[in-house]
Parts: sequence; structure tokens; C-alpha cells
Amino acid sequence: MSSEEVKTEKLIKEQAKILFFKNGYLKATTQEIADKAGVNRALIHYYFRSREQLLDTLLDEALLEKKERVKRILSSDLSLKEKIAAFINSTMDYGIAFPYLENFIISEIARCPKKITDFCSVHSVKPSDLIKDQLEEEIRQKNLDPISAEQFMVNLIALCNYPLLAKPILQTIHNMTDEAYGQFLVERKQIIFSTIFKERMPETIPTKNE
Amino acid sequence: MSSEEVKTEKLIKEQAKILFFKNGYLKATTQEIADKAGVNRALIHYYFRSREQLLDTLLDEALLEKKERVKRILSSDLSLKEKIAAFINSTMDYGIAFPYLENFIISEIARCPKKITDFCSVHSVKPSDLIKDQLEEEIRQKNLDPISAEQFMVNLIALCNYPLLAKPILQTIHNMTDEAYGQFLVERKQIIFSTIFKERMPETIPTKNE
DNA sequence: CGGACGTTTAACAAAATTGTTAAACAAAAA
DNA sequence: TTTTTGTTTAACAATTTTGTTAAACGTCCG
Repeated sequence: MSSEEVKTEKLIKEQAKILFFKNGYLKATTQEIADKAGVNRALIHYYFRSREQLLDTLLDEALLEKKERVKRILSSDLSLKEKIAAFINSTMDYGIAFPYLENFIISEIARCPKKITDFCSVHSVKPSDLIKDQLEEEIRQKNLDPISAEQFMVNLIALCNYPLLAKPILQTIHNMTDEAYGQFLVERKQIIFSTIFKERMPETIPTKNE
Repeated sequence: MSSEEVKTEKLIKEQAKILFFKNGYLKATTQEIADKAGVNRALIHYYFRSREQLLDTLLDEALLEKKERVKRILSSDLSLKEKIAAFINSTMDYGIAFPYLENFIISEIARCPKKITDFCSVHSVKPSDLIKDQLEEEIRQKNLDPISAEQFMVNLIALCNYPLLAKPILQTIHNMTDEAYGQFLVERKQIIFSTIFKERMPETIPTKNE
């Protein structure tokens, strides 16, 4: 395996990722992918055999990257709140960089549910397991209301990911530019954190003149 | 326009909705839609001219239904909390009945962003506007932390809709049957409510023996 | 030099769909 | 009974896309 071989294969994947994950152009054809990568269409088949296998590869790598990123954060030695803060930061930043990645994942799996069962049969990944103990401890100490780790995690992921999935809709409804929407997403980081932990602003001390 | 004409047109739409919204079979061809409706494929073109226009119609009607359902709830004379409770109930129940509707909406719009701008240019619909006043009043009374109506609404919608969009993923990861996942969704109703409103369980009164 | 390898070119097979059309049929409406 | 209308049938054009193949080209490396 020469260096060009690896380089070109990687180049094709990278440009495909830009089309799919960044531009949200999910129906890009092999021809369009090849053009974007500046190579011949035949090369795509040379390296990936078929469009479907290229998609498989992209999905697999995306899921793996995500899994390891989450795992790295949630199985660190941080406190629960620190973990969640790190998770939100990482997820939102990644989501801002690749606004259509979640869309790609969900679309691909909706099209072929087998792809997620296959992935899960190889990589067991239940993020909620990684925070279960800490979460239950917080609940025991009444810092948090009783909630299953699964529901807690779904809350967290939903609050982070939905605005990415619905970007075209929300942006249009709220009449936002790309910049404004990016800002909206950044502002969400703190909102998600305090929503998840049901943190209330400290009571203001009532003054005399009121 | 005879009664059969209306009936058949409706029949085609209904069966297409089952394929798209219930089964999540987003790549159903005109032939498959016709088969499902028990009519000839030519009839689909007879009524809708093209597959694309059928999709347009389905999306438009879905968006309109959703808009009116939301509007009915959020512009009622209920209190804010009652409105949100009703919204959660309605959204989740509808989502359980049509698990892939959100997916259809998001996919169609991702494919053709023009479709949502067109819709919004006709039907102005900003759900957050319908609760803005009440929300700000709650904030003023310190029953709620400061939050923009937009962010509040996105939180709410995210918590309701994401588990529908990610159903195949979450169900697989958590190894759930359809029934178990339905139960999971039903349980979320209360969780979403208390998360949104940052409601904490009442402090338990400490007993002597501890 | 000469071969291996990455790459391009071009042409083609094959399939899948879509959209169109004309003719025929059946049943309701005039 | 005509006429209209909804519907089916079947065949077809056209397009799009995919995947395959064989031949040729250039270059790096042995």
C-alpha cells in the first residue's frame, strides 16, 4: 500500500464528508464526489467498490469517532457536572463544524436500520452507563431529581442535537443568518447545562426600595 | 369534482402517509405508493402530476396540521404550564402514532430547503411568539430563570422530537422492543415537563432517626 | 531499463425510475 | 342512451445513475 493510495482514499473520504456532513448534500452522486475530490469517478469504485460501501465507511467512521469522543469525556475522572459541561461543549462545537452530520447519521440509519444494529453488535456503546453511578449518587444526595440514566442522557443529547437536525427549519422560522444561528447555538451551551441540572438563578436579595 | 375523484386522491395520500410517516419508508417509489393504495401508477400522475408534487402536498399538509395543532394549544387561554403540558401531550402522542413524521419533514427540507421558506412565506408561524408574554411574566415573577422564548421553545421541541428522530438508534442502543420504546416515550412526558420548568421534587422532611 | 502501481479515459451494460401517451373499459351523470 | 369521468393497461421515451471493463498513460522504484 503506497502513500498515494492512502492519500487518495483519504482525499475521497474527506471531500465526501464535506459534501455530506458540512453541506448537507445527502444525494451527492459518485460523479459529484469524484469531482469534489478532483479525481476520476472510476477511482471511487477502485477504492470503495460501490457508492453504498463508501457510505458505509463514512457512517462507520462517524459513529466510531462520536463514540470515542463521548467515551473519552464521560469516562474521564471529572465530576458529573464537569463531564456534562465537557460533553455539551464538545458536541455543540463539533455540531457547529459539521452541521449536517447528525442528519447524515439519522438518514442513513433510517434508510438501512441494519447499519446501526451491525455497528452496535461490534461496538457496545451506552453513554448512559458511563454516568450512571455518578448520576445516582447525585440523586441520592438530592442534588438531582430521580431520573434514569437513559432519560437523562436522552435529554442531554436531544437538547444538543435537535437544533442541528432542524437547522434549516429553525433558521427559517426565526429568520436568522448563518452567523446568528451559530450564535444561537453557542448561547445554548449554558442553557442546556442549567436546564439539564435544573439550576435556578440564585435568589436576588430583596432591597428596601420596592 | 366527483366524490370518487376526491376519495381516490385522498386514498393515495393516506397510503403514502402510512408509508412515509408510519413506516419511515422514505424512498417509496410511485409504483410502491400506487400498490399500497391499490390503484394504478398512472393515477398518481393523473392526480399529482409528479412524485415531487405528491411529496410537496404531503409536506405542506403535514406542516399545516402541525402549525394549527400547535397554534390551537399555545394560543388558548390556558396558563403557561397548562399550555406546555398540553403541547407535550399532543406532540408525543402524535409522534408515537407517526414515528417517522419528523424524519420526513426534516429530510424533505434538507433535500429542498426552498420548501420551508415557501411555507413560511405563506404561513407565518413562530410558536415562541404565542407564549412570549406569559413566559416573560413567569420570569418577572421569578418562577422561571431568564430565557428567551426562542430558546425555551427549542428546548421543549428538542426534548419532544429528538427521541422520535433518533428512534432507530436509541432503540437499538438500549435494546428495546417497540413496546418498551413506546413506554419510554410516554414516561418522557413528565420528565420533559419538569425539565423544562426546572421543577425540583419537594424537599423531604428530615426524620429524627438518621 | 522495465515492471508495478496509481490513475485516467472512454465506452458500455444494466437497472431503476420517472413521466407521457393512446387506447380501452366501466360506471356514473346528463 | 349518450356523454362524461374515473380508471386501467401497456407500451414507450428519456433520464439518471451505477457499476464494469479494457486500454492507455505516467511515474516511482527496484
